[in-house]
Amino acid sequence: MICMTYGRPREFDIDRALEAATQQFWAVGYEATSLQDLLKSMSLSKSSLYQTFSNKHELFIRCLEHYQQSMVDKLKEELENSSSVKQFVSEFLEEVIAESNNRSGRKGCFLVNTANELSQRDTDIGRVVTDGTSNVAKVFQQAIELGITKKEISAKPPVEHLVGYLMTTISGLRTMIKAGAEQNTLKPVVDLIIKSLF
Amino acid sequence: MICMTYGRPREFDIDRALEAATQQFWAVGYEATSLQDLLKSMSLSKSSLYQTFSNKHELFIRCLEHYQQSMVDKLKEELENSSSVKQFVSEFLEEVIAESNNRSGRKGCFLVNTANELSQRDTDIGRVVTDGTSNVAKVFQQAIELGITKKEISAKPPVEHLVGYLMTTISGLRTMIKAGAEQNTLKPVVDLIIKSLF
DNA sequence: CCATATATGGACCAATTGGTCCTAAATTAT
DNA sequence: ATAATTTAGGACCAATTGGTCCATATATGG
Repeated sequence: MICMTYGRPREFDIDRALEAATQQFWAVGYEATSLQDLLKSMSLSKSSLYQTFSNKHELFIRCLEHYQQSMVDKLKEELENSSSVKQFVSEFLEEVIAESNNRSGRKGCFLVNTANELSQRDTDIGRVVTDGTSNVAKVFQQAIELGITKKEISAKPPVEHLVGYLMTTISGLRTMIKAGAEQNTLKPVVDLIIKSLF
Repeated sequence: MICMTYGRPREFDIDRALEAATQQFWAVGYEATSLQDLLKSMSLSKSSLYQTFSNKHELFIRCLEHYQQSMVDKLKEELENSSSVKQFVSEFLEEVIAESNNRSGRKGCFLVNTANELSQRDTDIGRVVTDGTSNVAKVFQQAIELGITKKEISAKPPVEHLVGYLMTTISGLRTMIKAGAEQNTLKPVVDLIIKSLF
């Protein structure tokens, strides 16, 4: 199935399909995404989906892992390309709250959404979420450590505390957006967060 | 139906039923709660439920409003009974993260959960959530204003900003808990939040 | 006692759920 | 060409979904 010499070649691109599924799950969540929705957005037949991804649950986990990986990659890249740690963090937070302008849906962070929807009920998914947030946290830990060595951060508190604080405020901003908060409410909050860190 | 002189008297307590439904919705969310679950936890027959609460959606909204109201009431009471604003906020935050010890499920805040699950898809529910969070915010606004007049808060930033900040961090703590964070991670975060406010 | 009005239980329903399976088409190695 | 192998389409399925409806039980007011 995975490696073969014979047989009819697959007519669709696995990564594309996975991306489409991710968008779907991300937009409305696991339960609210029906198989029909998936088939439509992935442009797949039911048998192709099941043959390639086993079932809805497995597919979801693969989407989540894929999302997490690309998020971490993107963050690392942005960290490298930014001139200062403060700029990196600021720009990220601004990016987060920029979504409140997105008139066509506030999707939030796929990891955070999943934490809220499923982490408590589904241990497998819970583990992926925990791992995922841990990986994201590692990037911020790098960033903050860098900020300390570059003396951007006054920082008496231990690094891990600051990382926890940052992760918490990010999650908070995301749920505020989902709850309907607007950018003029959130911008000052971002400023306060930045001020408390640098 | 609501007010009657004739007819067989209702055999169940509406408030009790509502409370049971709230617990159910709160624990696993709207979609994941089936009608069967509700009937079981409310100990009602299907016809009683539909006659009294119209349908699942209406019932959910009533639960949400009921929850929000009692939360605000409780907060106001705690604010009045606390000796200082700092104590009030600290104790509330401690209470929030104390849930991470709850081995039997981390329910989080019903309002926050609903914001994450439904606010974007269901405008009616979205409005209840927005109103609800606004009411909660008002209590914290009272608290912070009191803190300023009592000179507990140094507070250069406008009150609304501080309120937004507090609401954000609370939501953040709650999702961190759902994502699997433990108390020893969260306690230092709470300390940082308190420090940045007082 | 009777008419009125509500409560309750459960039969029933159409629609949808995730998932299986069979058939036919397509492609490659021999 | 043919055997091997995998694709894709869709018929099919049991279970569950939220919701309706009706018959029966139980109360009140006159």
